[in-house]
Amino acid sequence: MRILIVEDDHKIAAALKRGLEQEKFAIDVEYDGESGYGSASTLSYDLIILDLMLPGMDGEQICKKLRAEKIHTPIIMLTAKSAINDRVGGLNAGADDYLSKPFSFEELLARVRALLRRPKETITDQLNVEDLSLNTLSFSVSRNNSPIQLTSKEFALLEYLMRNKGQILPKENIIEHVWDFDADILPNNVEVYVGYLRNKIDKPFKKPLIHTVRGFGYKIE
Amino acid sequence: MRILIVEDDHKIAAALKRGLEQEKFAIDVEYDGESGYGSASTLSYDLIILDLMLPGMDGEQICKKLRAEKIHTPIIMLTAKSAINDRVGGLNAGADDYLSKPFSFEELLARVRALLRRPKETITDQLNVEDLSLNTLSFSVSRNNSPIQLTSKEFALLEYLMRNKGQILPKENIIEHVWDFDADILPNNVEVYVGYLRNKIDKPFKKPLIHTVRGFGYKIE
DNA sequence: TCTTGATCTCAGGCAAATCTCAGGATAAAG
DNA sequence: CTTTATCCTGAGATTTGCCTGAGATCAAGA
Repeated sequence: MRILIVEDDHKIAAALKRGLEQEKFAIDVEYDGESGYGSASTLSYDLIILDLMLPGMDGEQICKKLRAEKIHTPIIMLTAKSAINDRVGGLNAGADDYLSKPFSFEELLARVRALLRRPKETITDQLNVEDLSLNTLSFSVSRNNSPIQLTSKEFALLEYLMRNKGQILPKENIIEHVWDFDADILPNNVEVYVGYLRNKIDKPFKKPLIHTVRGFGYKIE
Repeated sequence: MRILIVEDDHKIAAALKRGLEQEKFAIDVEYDGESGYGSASTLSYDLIILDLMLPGMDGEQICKKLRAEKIHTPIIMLTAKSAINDRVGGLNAGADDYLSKPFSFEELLARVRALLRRPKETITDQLNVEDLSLNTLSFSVSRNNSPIQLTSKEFALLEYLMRNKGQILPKENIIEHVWDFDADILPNNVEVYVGYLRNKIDKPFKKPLIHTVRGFGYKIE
């Protein structure tokens, strides 16, 4: 398992490198944003540990650029500031996990292992459920070959449902994944949006795909 | 599964309560140290979520006192300050896990599940009794490979029975773990719900799994 | 500024889930 | 067999959760 650490504080970087090598990982270190981005984009790592504040390009930028290039290597973002906004920014930028300094090495290690253990999701651009299909690149949705126009929230909601097809998704869970963290969204809003989606993708057709599971949540299948 | 939240910030407490209830936990909330300690020491919870900074008695004190009384309920400590010293203090006081604000709800949930699962079997997302199985992640229940649809109370009841398979569970005990405290439920209601469960998971099959132990309670095996 | 579309909140209505109650069934004990 | 405590269950009352229409708020563009 090969891990890239991008961290400008040499002391921290050295400590992490030492600790992770002890655990039998192969470690590379970069100390500034540009070099970090360069290594991350050209070499194939199993995981990247990325400091948020970096000289040159910051962690969020690096993360966004990598994701834009369809590089889906798991990323753990480190930050000194523990404000919630950072977390939001980091996750929005496409990081997989988030750790605010100071943290214990055990904690980092646990998250590294958790991410490496995670099954390599086949990041698909094209999602299908029955005759309904959604493309995340062209942002297009169609059912039975006729195109359907969705707003961006509707699209985000449908994408989340489809990525977890067959699974019952609680409203709280949906709120966390489809809306921003700090956004204080009522569960009722999810109901409203499910209603909008149904009007567009279920109502015009005979077989409904979105199902309410009373007391638990929603699922698509 | 019954959880106590001790947190003086009403907004956070409400959010946690809502989220955890969505996940089918029975939640009680206390807003200050004394009440929190009182509830924790007199009532039987499966887990306690404890804020470190509290009016009255702080989280660390509560934790120490509980442990001194040989109450080993798993405790997750929350803190605003993310200094490592706090973590050490919290763990020394006898907390089982530690989470610094701000944290994502999912992070909390993961740790809650981890702690609830700890003393029991290795994998408790999946519960099995004979050919009956229940999955707490997908909220699904099946017997002999045919899926069974349950309401949320039925699900909570079955989960509790299955987590204690083979054990005789008195009705009072079941009420404490499956229902909220403030709702004072008649023991007869448990009988009613056991009846509902039997209709769905025993009636259609030849071998009954839920057994009445007259004068004592119920057990599944 | 005004308009438009998207997003969100709120309240009313409805159906399912939950709970209570009362009478019938059942097991244990005398 | 009778008595008694306990449990089961059908029916109805109550509560909760979900859906939806209507309007408020917000952001972007003309």
